[in-house]
Amino acid sequence: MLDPKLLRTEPARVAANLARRGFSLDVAAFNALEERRKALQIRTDALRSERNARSKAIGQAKAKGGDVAPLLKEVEALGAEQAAAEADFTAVQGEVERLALGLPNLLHESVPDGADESANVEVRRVGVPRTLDFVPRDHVALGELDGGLDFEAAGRISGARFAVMKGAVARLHRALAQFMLDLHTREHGYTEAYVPYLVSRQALTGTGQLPKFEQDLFALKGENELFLIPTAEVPVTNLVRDAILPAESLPLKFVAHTPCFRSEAGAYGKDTRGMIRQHQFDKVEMVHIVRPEDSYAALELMVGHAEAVLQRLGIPYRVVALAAGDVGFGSAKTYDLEVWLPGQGKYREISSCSNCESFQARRMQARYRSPATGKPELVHTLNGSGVAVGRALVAVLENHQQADGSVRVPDVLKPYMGGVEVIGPKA
RNA sequence: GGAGAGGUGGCCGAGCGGUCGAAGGCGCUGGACUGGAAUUCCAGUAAUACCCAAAAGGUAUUCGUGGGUUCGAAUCCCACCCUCUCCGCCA
Repeated sequence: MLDPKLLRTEPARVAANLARRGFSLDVAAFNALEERRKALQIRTDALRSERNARSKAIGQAKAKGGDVAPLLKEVEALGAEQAAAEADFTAVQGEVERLALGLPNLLHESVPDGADESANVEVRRVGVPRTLDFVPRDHVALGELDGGLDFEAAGRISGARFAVMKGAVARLHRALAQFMLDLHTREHGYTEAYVPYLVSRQALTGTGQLPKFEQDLFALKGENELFLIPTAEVPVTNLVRDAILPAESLPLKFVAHTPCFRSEAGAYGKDTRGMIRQHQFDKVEMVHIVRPEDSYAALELMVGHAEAVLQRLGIPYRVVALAAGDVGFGSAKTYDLEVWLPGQGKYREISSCSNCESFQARRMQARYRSPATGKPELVHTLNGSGVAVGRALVAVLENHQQADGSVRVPDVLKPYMGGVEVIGPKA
């Protein structure tokens, strides 16, 4: 959510910023609504004040043993008027809130212009794709050779956009997640978190997936309304919901390995082959809760942590700064990490690191006590993949493949692979 | 699943129809005391929205959440959520 004060005082600036995303904010309509809300609030407050004063008078008169009948009659007349004002106020307030929850975050000034991903700016390229003296296979072909990737079985069990992994491939998948968690907790100072995979509407509203993107989520049928998490960002960031944190406790750095569930409602026909785009995938997620002045340094730090994963796996990648039109709803600035996939001959997203500034914090009421003012102030929240496990598996398979269709296990994963050094095609 | 207890400010905890945004304590801030500190003493210390150029001040809302009763609700009633204890069941 945006700062309502900023929206009121500098609507033109806000509109101009949001326009960079391609989002058009009707400033006049918003202001008109705000004015109505304000007027109604003043009126409602005045009527309440009147009622409170009279009720108090009744109490005092009673205490003195006076006759309260005339006073009671007076208050009665006030009742209807007050109830009406109250109802109007509640309605308008709800309207304002609905509108406010639908506005995306303001972009940081450093975000490059551009309507879509074609305008993303490459920041750096790390590692060089191997020159192969054979035609590279994609992960689907490699998985078939080994027998460890079974989309056909997944289709029978659940339908399209699911995967079954078996044997060495399944183990490699597990090894990747373990390696990432260990790296982040041992070397990058993260606290490991295990969190619920089912979350409330409130939690999803806090991080910004709701109310706008309900169609991308899987909802459970049942008495309690629950949704499957689309990312660990939701439960992990909500760890600080409604909290007033001591300043010295910041920054908080959490890492969690969870499955993620996305209905990918708008992705028909995209990436239908293989496990690039699935309804269910695993991800190791990093979340930072920081003081506002530290959030952009934290973003760079977090990107570095994600990069470390790829570097140790020996996978070439590039870092791109997302263009205005490609930055997600709640983010002020986002870097994507894209890995080289020889099977596709292009770089594909494997991590997305975002600084949400106070956007989520305001929705969640996540605050810290500022040493400067002594008052509670909103924290800044960041989240980033460190990294997507399924896509990391794809990257390892494709980048470390050999002419015969076998795949060399990266050194850093060997301790997790129980001595397996090569994932081989079944004879 | 059964029985019981409870959810109050940054934290603990009292209050159980009006003068309660809420005693007391802890913590924190300022002051006194001290060579400096500890102890002790004094004072201050919730959030949000709105009015106000700002400060000061004022008004409203907030005692798990949502409804209800009442002129008036932390306090009474109903529903729901959560926590704890015991029993049952389980991983």
